[in-house]
Amino acid sequence: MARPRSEDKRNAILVSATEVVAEHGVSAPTAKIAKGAGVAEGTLFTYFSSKDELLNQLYLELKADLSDAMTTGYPFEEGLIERTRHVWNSYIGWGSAHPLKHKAMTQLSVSERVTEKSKKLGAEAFKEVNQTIREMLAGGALKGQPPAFAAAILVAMAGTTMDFNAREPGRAKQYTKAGFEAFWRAVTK
Amino acid sequence: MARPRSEDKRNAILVSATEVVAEHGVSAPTAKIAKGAGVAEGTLFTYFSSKDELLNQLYLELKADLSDAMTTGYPFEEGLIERTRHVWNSYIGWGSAHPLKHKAMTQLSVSERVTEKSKKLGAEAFKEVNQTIREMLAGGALKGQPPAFAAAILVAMAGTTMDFNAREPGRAKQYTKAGFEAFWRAVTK
Amino acid sequence: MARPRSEDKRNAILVSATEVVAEHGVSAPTAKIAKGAGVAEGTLFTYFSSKDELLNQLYLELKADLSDAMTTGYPFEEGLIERTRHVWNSYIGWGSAHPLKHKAMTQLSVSERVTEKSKKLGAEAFKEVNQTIREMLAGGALKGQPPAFAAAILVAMAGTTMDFNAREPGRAKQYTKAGFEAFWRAVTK
Amino acid sequence: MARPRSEDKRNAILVSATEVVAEHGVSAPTAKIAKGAGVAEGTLFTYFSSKDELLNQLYLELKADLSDAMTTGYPFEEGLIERTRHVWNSYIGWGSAHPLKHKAMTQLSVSERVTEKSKKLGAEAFKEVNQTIREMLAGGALKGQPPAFAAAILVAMAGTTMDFNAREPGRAKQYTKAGFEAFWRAVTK
DNA sequence: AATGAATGAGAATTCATTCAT
DNA sequence: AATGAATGAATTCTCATTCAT
Repeated sequence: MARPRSEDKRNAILVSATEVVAEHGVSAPTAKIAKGAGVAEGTLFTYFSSKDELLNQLYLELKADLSDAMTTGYPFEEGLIERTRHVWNSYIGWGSAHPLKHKAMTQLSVSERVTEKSKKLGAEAFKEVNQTIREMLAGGALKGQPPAFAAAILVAMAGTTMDFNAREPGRAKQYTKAGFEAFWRAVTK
Repeated sequence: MARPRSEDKRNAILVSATEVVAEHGVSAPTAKIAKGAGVAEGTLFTYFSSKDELLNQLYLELKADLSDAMTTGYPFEEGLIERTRHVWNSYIGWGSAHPLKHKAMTQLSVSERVTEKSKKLGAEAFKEVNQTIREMLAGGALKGQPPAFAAAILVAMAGTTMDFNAREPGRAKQYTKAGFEAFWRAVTK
Repeated sequence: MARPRSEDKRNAILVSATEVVAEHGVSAPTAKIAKGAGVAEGTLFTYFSSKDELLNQLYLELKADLSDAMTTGYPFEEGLIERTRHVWNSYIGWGSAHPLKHKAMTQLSVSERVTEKSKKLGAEAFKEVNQTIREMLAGGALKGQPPAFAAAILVAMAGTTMDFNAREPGRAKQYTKAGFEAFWRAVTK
Repeated sequence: MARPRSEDKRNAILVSATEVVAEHGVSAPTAKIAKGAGVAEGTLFTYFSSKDELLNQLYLELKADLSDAMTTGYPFEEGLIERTRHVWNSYIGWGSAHPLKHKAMTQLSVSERVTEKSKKLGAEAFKEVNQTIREMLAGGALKGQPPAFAAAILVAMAGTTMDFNAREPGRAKQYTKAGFEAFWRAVTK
């Protein structure tokens, strides 16, 4: 009800939610999330008005986090393939560095509790990437399709690659490389 | 002597479960599932010993259903691209014809309540497909990777395509065609 | 509903009920009892109109069984102490030979589901014993009290003795002997 | 800072549980217990983590209550028979004053849901009494038996006496007196 | 603002009993 | 008569949310 003041606490809740959602999916109990964040059960609701609100905020937070990771070091000046490779590698790198974030995001992405609005908002952070993709689409198999389609293909293929990386860390490098090759061929001439 | 267990009822429960899981994910209430199937709550548990059992059986049933759809009309005698196109089209066709089945399967696939064993069992039905994929891998970007990786890529790309088909039915044909082109390029020389 | 014909089945149900009630108390599930008896769940209800009916019948059956054990070899011709000792020893012997019967009876005895009527009926089988007890009461601490009181004291003391016998079989003989001594002193001059 | 857990509420639950367990045995529904205590169903589980926990705590509480009753006014300075009579009378007095407590304790004592650990803990409160009993055993029929055996005999005989007191309150005094005489003779020289 | 006890509507499951076969 | 599937009320326990402190 009252205005919450501690950004730290908000973050602690989101971090804890990431872990618990990764483990339990969207039925992650708010009590467990609060405990993991070191706050009282009721406190969670001064930072998020409801569990749905928390889930949606978490989704956006994760999307933003991923977007940050992809933007950092983005080689604006280099060629298309270099930029695309950066997108791919930073996405995979993020997922490997933060497997719980990736898992939580996967759970949230298929949940009906994350609204269309959130999904749209979440996608906005990827404008840079979309621009790169738009360039890619000039030729290739997806010519004429909306960039969002190609972006979704990228996310899907990278997600699959991360799953295999997680299952066989020893082959992660190969999967990541082969996955990129496949994606590049898929969407370019 | 007593009333025999009815295959119809079992199916009704699975059909209802498909709908309710598609809508609510794995937290679909058994009460709602039973009601949708037109049986008493207790009856559900004479056909499935627990909710987890039901979820796993549903997963396998959906996988088998999809496998059937993909096997029907499989052009054994034709060339690689024809067979691959059949796999793609029949997968997409299945997903479009049965959006709830596809949605339920997606939910189940990311749930920790579906066991590894079920996932392994479910994959077995796709041997035919895997053989085709193995052939594809001879050259291409995924050369040297396990066929399961390519199969997962296919599922991921087709899933994305179905999502877009569902959102914009008017462009479904284009998405499906472009998606296939992209996949084909991704995995072949 | 219809008249059941097989005495064997009825007995099988009672035997199974003894085991399951010994283990689970009066919340023993009828399904488990039926299974243990090798009959269908519904069959149980053609032999006993309800679970309460079964429980009460079982109580009476066990009382009758114990009464039989106590009557067998009853030394009508011998002195009071001999007859009392026979009662004591045969009771303890029965409990030791059939621990499940004893345990089930204990559970039933404290249950509100066994009616007063059954308890009265069950007591009737012990007329012989009561006669012996009546003799005992002529003098002693319980002079002037109803024989049922002394009988209940006997049952209580013997029950305790059986519990200790069961827990420490190696000392069973001593407990049994000492218990009888105590009882004898308790109720005689 | 939050509302503190209320000892009153905990007691109300235990009092209600006593009543409902006395009536229904260990299958006493938690809903009924909560209602009787004037709290919500869920509240019961903030005071007791499970029904088993509640049952065990109730058992211990009742044992402690009885122990208190027996300790109050214990005539340390008087002779053996006086102290024993005090034990007997205070036990019977407790049972007569609180028939539901006694009934609930009887139910719990035969239930497999009360753990061995609880039984051991419950027995510890009766050290005073056991010391008295140890003295009694010096001679008598139970010489050489463990004091626990004599204590169990006492409980059994007193329990029987309480049952008769409850059934015929008019003769309660006689039963109590005669019962003590019998017990005293049983265990002393 | 923070706490965590209190709430009561579900949740999955069990079970005595009925009834179609 | 025997079977066991079908039933739905009852059971224990969970959980998002509210609210007294």
